[in-house]
Amino acid sequence: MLDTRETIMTLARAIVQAHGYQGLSFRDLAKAVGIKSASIHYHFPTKADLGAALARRYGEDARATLDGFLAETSDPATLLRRYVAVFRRALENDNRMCMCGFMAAEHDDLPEAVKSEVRAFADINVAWLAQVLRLADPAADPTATEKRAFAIFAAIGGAQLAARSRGDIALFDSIVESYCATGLIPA
Amino acid sequence: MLDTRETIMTLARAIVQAHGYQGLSFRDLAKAVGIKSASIHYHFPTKADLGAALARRYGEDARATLDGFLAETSDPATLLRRYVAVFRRALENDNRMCMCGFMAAEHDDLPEAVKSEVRAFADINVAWLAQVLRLADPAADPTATEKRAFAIFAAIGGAQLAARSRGDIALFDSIVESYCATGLIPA
DNA sequence: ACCTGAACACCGTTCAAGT
DNA sequence: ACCTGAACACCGTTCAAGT
Repeated sequence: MLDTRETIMTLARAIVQAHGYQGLSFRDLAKAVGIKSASIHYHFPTKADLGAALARRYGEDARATLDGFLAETSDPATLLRRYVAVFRRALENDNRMCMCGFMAAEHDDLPEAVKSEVRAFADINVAWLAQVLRLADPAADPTATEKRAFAIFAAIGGAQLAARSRGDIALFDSIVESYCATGLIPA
Repeated sequence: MLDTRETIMTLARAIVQAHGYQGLSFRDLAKAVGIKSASIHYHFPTKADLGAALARRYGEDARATLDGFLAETSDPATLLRRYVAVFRRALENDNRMCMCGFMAAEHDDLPEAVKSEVRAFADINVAWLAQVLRLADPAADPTATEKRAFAIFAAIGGAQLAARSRGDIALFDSIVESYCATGLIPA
């Protein structure tokens, strides 16, 4: 038996991962929750409040998941494989995509509070990737490592977007294989 | 003095590159054109018709641009630099992005006729990139070359998305530099 | 051939009213 | 504390009516 507020957030996340922030309708969301659309506003006064809460929680969950990986192993290749698997899982879940990736496209129509959480999500990912890259090559230049981490983050997001547009998970795998083969993602 | 239909398409393209297909409003578009929203429907009966026309034209224009590059040089490094510059130009234009990249995210809410044009746009890009990769390495396995072309297309789209989310063109340049340094994009 | 105003069911938001 | 119905200005779409 979940809190109404938690139910709203869980269902809203799934909607945004499929339809974006612009595609999130309070009426549809309310229907899914089983209350009226005006009641959503009791828990989240505006759509901006809901969007910011969703993006913040998304980042917190990502951080927990990624730190969980680091607690289990310090083998860079394993860690990167698990990282890629997280993005694959979104596609497996009815061809959904990273919520903040979708929001990145919607940047111009995002309230400022949502924009800053989307930025924070990217920061969490890049910081974790940089940490893993340092495990693989501790002697590397820190600035170059950070750049490389951002490149991996961006490339995996692009692979997810390309695969989503065709509804083809095999394409995601194929693109990631190329990233590994060319050396963007270290094996 | 442009055709009304052409004016609609030009202004609509700029809107979709900034706000997506979902963010394209007939009322806003009509205001920009200088007619009433009901009049847009005379030229494009439904939003799906307009969206499909936009995506098709976008692909035709891309093909013309890319073939123009090939007519001027057959140096792979130069061609790839020009290809990257096309995506950079969208960001330079008020932080806009590739129209079909945005539409890829909106996949679930796209009419079928628009979806197929988005797919066709990707095909045009991948075919051109594969052609350039063959210039660089004619002996390479054709299947691997095609995979590599798709990886480059996806990665550049991801770089554009990441840079857009921060409104930071320097980040786009930095990510592309990493793609070149790691060997994903051949120099 | 091209445009318009008015209507329809939708959207986020507000608010007075319920329990 | 939590929910609701009704209203507001918005959305794409339709259509009869204008020129």
